[in-house]
Order: sequence, then C-alpha cells, then structure tokens
Amino acid sequence: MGAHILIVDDETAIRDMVRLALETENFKISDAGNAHQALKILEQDSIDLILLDWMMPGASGIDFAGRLRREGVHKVGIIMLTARASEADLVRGLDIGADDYMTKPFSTKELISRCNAVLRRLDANSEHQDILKAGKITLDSIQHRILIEQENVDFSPTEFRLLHFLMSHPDRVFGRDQLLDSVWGNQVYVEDRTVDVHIRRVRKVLENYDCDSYINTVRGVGYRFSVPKDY
Amino acid sequence: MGAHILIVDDETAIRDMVRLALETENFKISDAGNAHQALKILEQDSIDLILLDWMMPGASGIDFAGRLRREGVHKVGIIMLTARASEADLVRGLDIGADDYMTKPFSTKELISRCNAVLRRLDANSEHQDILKAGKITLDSIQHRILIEQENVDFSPTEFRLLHFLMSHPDRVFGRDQLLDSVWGNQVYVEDRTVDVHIRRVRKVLENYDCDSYINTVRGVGYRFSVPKDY
DNA sequence: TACCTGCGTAACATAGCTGTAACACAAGGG
DNA sequence: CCCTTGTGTTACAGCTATGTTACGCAGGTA
Repeated sequence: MGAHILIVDDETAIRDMVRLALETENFKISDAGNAHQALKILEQDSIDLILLDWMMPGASGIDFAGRLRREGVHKVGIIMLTARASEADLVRGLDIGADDYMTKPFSTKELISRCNAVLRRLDANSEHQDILKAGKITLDSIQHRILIEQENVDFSPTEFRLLHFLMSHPDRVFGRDQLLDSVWGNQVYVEDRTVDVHIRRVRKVLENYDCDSYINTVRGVGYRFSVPKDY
Repeated sequence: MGAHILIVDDETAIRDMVRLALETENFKISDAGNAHQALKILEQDSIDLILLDWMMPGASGIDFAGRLRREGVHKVGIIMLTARASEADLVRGLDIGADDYMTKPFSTKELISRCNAVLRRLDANSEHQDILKAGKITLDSIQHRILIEQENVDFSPTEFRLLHFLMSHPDRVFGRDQLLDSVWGNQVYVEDRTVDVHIRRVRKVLENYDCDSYINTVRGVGYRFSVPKDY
C-alpha cells in the first residue's frame, strides 16, 4: 500500500476528485473539510502527506501549515492547493514550510506526479531520521542501537550502516554500486561482491529473529529492504 | 542506450583505453584531445558526463571545468582524471564543481563504477516518473516490482526489462531488432528468435492474470504492447 | 607479543536464467 | 490444396549471478 495522504479542502467536489485520482494510484486517502477535522485525523493516523487548500473558512490553509511546522511537525509533506498564482503568495507558502504548491485547476497527472515527487524527497530525508522502525526491527541511530522484538542485537559497524541505509529507504532496490557509494562512501573502492558478504552477515543475524526475509535479493539488480505485508 | 560520455585527454592511448572500456558498457562515447575540440562537441551533442584530464596543453582540465560551471552548465557530470593525488589538488577540483576524480592509473572496473555512480547522482536530481500503469499491470522501476491486480508477480531480469520497455512505449510496434537493441543492448549479438522466446515467457506469466492479450503479435513485423480498450 | 574483531577477497557450489535449435503449428499465396 | 514463411512452444546445455565459507590482513587491546 502506498503512502497515506490527507486532503483538506472545504469543497466536497475537490476532495472527491482528488480522492478518486489518488486511490487508483494505490494511496490511502483521508479527507477533512476544515482545519479542525484535519487536526483530529492527524492525531489518530500517521499521515505522510497533506494536500492543503489555501483558502478555507475558519483557519486558512496557510495558517494551518504554519502552525504545524511551528509545532515541529516536519515529517509530513505539505502541498498547497491554491487558486492564486501570484509570486508573492507562492513564496509565502513555501517559506512557511510547504513542500510544493499547485494552482487550481490541476490535472490528475500533475497531482500524482507532484505527490510522488514530494514523497520521494521526504523519503530521501528519512536517512537523517533518528529512529527507524520496520516490522520487528527498531533502529536508533542516536544510541547506535538495533532492537529486534525489544531485544538489543549486535551488529558490526559496516553491518549497522548497511542495515541503516536499507531501512532508511525501504521498498527500494539498490545495486551493489549504489550500496557501495552510500554505505562505504564514494572514495573507497572495493569489490561489488563485498556487498553480498555483508548482506549475508546481516541476514545471518536477522535469521535468529526470523526476519532475514526483510532483505530481498533482486537477481541481476541488487537488494531491497522490505517488510512482508502480512505483518 | 546508455549515457553519452565525453573523454577529454591529450593522450590518445588514454582516450582509446577509456573508449574501449566504456563502449562495452553500452555508453555512447565521444572524445576530444583538447579543450577547444571538447567545447565544439559539447555544443553539438547532448553530453551527460565528461571525463576530463587534469593536465592538458593549452587550457588545463581544471580551468575548463571551472569555466563550464561558471557558465552555468550543471547538468553535465564531470570526473577529473589526474596523476596527482595531493589532497589540496583534489579539494580544488571538487570545489570547482567536479563530481568525482580518479587518479591515474585506474582500473577499467573502477572507471565504470565511478561513471555509473556520478550518472546515478545526476539522474536522482531529475524527478521522473517511475511508475508505469497499463490495465491491470503496475510496474514500479524503483522498487523493481511488478504488480498485477495488487499482487506481486515475479519476472526474470530480461523479462522485466522487456516488459518495462514495451510498457514505456505502449501501442507501438517494435521489430525484433529494435527490441534486441533496446532491451538487450546494441553490442550484444543474439538471434532474433530469442525475442520470441522471451515474449513467450512474459506471456506465460501474464496468462495467470488473463492479460497475456496485452502483448500483440504483428505478423511479419514484431510485437506491440497494448491494453484492450474494453478495460 | 599474543589475542580479538571486523573487513575484504578469493574460491567453490549451485540455483536459475538465457540463448539456441528443433519441431509443431498457423497464416497466407498461388 | 500444397508450399512457403512466420511464429509458438519446448527442451536442454551452458553460463551467470548469488550464496556461502574460509582465510589473511589490519587495527585495536590486554
């Protein structure tokens, strides 16, 4: 299942249109007609991206976005939807912490493309996130610790970095070259196959906790970290 | 076809060596013996990556790189080739806007690896669509996965590339030669009929989901991917 | 020094992918 | 209806990519 997206707009027609377009793209959709409802949903569910109308009765979209960012909510992407296209407004929107904006009317295709783009950017940042969770595994990069089912598990430095990198980009395939670049650093030059060996070492540890299946081999391409959906 | 790479070095031997190594990797290669020639090629062709000798008679590589960057050329990757390995020089090279450097002598393998790495980084900056949909089939090239009716379906590497290619050019007929060029690569020599076999293999998998009809045979010409309109 | 840990590499085994040939079948032309 | 040509289908031998283990080396520590 794709990311969870929240649509905040007072016009039902827009909400329905967006919902329809994004649901076919496999996103999970929630919607709200005003800022109050939106807040409630944000508390209950873990939202990845908000599509936020600029003008709404009550708290306007831009106030709402500003409030979220001031409260330290940065993990959530925000795309502003607006009828205005004036340069000054755009700047103000982006200043306040929106990740992107779209001026109405917009095409379904553009909508999908922008959502994906913002989600991808957020995903790239997740590398700097302190605590990563995936299935049974919790990785705390501050404490430099990995817990599996609440239990502390030891990894060697390289194994740690490798698993860390993979967990920061779940469901994505990486070639051996890319892993060497990202985990070993691009000035070191080691054999591709070294990656295999370290993958093996990580898997061996994960085997003890029945989650070696989180690391998939993609033949001819590389490796992917992915939590089986039946968890 | 791979990226277009320009080699700029005054030594013919180096140019030939590099050309040979990279052509087998399916890159398109141009070369130049000096900065002047290089500029001409840059104007004519769209180059993705420049391999640039540090020391050259006339305009040195580093001046050349600096000039390009100052002129606002950022889409093109630059890898400096150098005999020197002093820390200060490297820093200077990277400061000026090179994406990577290699100290001579370097191995073919390292060369290929670094080229790919730089190209990958450049590519990551351009936001592109990586999800293809057609009828029941969804192909995600980032996850390197194919879903049919939300279900994960396995394809072998070649099958994946073949289906990927066809899905990126729907409703278009391709001859076996064209498919071999695009999917297998243009310096690989295999029989035309191999395409048939792989088409068959892809169809066999699609049969399980009743969408083998997406791949049409055009007798005497080749194959076409096309979603029946009654979907 | 002797010991330990982590790392990179080589080497071997093997699963599974690939290209090819060979045969069967279908389409089309006379 | 037969012949030609193009395509579907299968089996198989070779090969490539990966899993896996072992080993030597480097760096740290007692």
